[in-house]
Amino acid sequence: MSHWGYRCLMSIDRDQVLRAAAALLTRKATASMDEIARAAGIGRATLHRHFAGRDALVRALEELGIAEFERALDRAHPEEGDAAEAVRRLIAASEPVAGILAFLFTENQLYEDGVNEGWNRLDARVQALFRRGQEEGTFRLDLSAAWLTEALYGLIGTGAWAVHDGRVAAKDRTRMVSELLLGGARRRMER
Amino acid sequence: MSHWGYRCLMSIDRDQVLRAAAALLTRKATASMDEIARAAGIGRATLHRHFAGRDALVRALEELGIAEFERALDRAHPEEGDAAEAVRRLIAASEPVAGILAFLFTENQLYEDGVNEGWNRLDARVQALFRRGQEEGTFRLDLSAAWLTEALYGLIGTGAWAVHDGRVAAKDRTRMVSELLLGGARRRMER
DNA sequence: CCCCAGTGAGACATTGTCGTCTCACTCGGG
DNA sequence: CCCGAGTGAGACGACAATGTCTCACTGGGG
Repeated sequence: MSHWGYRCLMSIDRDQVLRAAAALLTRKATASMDEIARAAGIGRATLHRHFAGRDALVRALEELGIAEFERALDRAHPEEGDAAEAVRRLIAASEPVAGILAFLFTENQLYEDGVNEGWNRLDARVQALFRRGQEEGTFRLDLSAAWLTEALYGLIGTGAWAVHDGRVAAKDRTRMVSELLLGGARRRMER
Repeated sequence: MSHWGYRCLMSIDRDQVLRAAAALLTRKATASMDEIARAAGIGRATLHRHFAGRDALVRALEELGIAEFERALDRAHPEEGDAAEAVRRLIAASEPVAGILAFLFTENQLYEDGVNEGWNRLDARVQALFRRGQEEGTFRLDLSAAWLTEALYGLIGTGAWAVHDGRVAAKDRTRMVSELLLGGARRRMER
C-alpha cells in the first residue's frame, strides 16, 4: 500500500517538477540545477532525489516531450480525412508541447550520440502523414517527406520562440505555423 | 609599417580562426576553448591572444555572421524584381552562412540581454522585402512580415541541421528551404 | 648571422556547477 | 501524542572550463 501511495505521489510530483523544468529550460536552456529547483519551487536536494542528475532530468524531459507529442499525434488522428487538415490538427494539438519541443529540438543537435528511440517512432508517424498526403495528391512530391517532417519540428520551435520574444501573438501561433507549412508565403490564386 | 603588417596578418589569422570556430560550433555548440583552438589548428594561448575570452569570440562570430548575411543580402538585391525571386536569391546567397546562422539563432534564444544592433538592421531589410512582396500582391497578407522573417531564419537553420544530419542532400537544401517558405507543402493547382 | 615577434605547451589559481552528504524541521497518519 | 517519511538549507569535495602566466622554440626580417 505504502508502495503504491509512494509511487503515485512521486509520479505526480515528478511530473509537476518536470513541467516546471520544461518551462524554464524552454526560456533558458543552460539553467543550472539550482535554478531549475527554484523554478519548480523545491530544494536542489529534492530535485536530485527525483532525478539522479542533470542528464537524467533531460532524458526524463525527453520522455515527457515524446509522450506528449505522441498524445498530440493521437488526438490529431493523422490517418483520417484530408492530409492537410490532419497536419493542421497536429500543429494545433502540439501547441502545449511547443516549448518542450523547441528545447529538445536544439538539444538534439548537440548530442549526436544515441538518439532516443521514441523520436524514430514519432518521425515515422509524421513522415507517414506527409507521405500519405503526397500519395493522395495533396502535398507536393518535390519536397521530401523527411524534409517536411523536419520543417514541421523546426517551424513549431521557431513559432514558440517568436511567441516568446513577442514577435508573434500567442493566438496567431498555430495559424502562422500551419499556414506557412501548408500554404507557403506566396499568394494563392485559386480557392 | 610594422603596424600595418601586424594588423593585416592579424586580420587574416583572426578570420581563419573565426571560420574554423564557426564550423565547429555549428556542429557542437558547447565546444570548449581548447576544442575550438584545436579545430583552428592553434594553441589555446594563441586563441586567447586573438579573443579576450569565450564571450568575445562568440560576439566576434556574431559580427562575422551579421557581416556575411548582410553581404548575402546585398548580393541578392532584395529591392529588385519579383519579391519571391528575391527571397529565393537571398536563401541561395545565404547558403555559406547557414551554419553560422543556425548557431547564432539558437545562441540568441539564450542571451536575452542586449541583442546585437546589427540584427535589427538585417531584420528590417528582410522584413522590408516581405512587406514589399505583400504590397505588390506577391505574398499573403495574413502572415505578418515579422513572422515570415523569423520563419526565414528558422528554416535556414532547420535546413542546415537537416543537411548536417543527412536527412536532406546538400544540393537540395536551397530548393527545399525556399520552396517550402514560398510555396508551402500543398500542391499548387495553377501555374 | 642575430634578434625578436609570435607561437605552442603547459602550470596555476579561479570560478561555477555538480553530486553527495548531513542536519534540523514539518506534517500527516497511526 | 509520537513517529518517521519527506523536505529545505547548506556544507563539502570533485571536476571541468576558464583566464592568466611563464618558458622554450621557431622562423623570417634586418
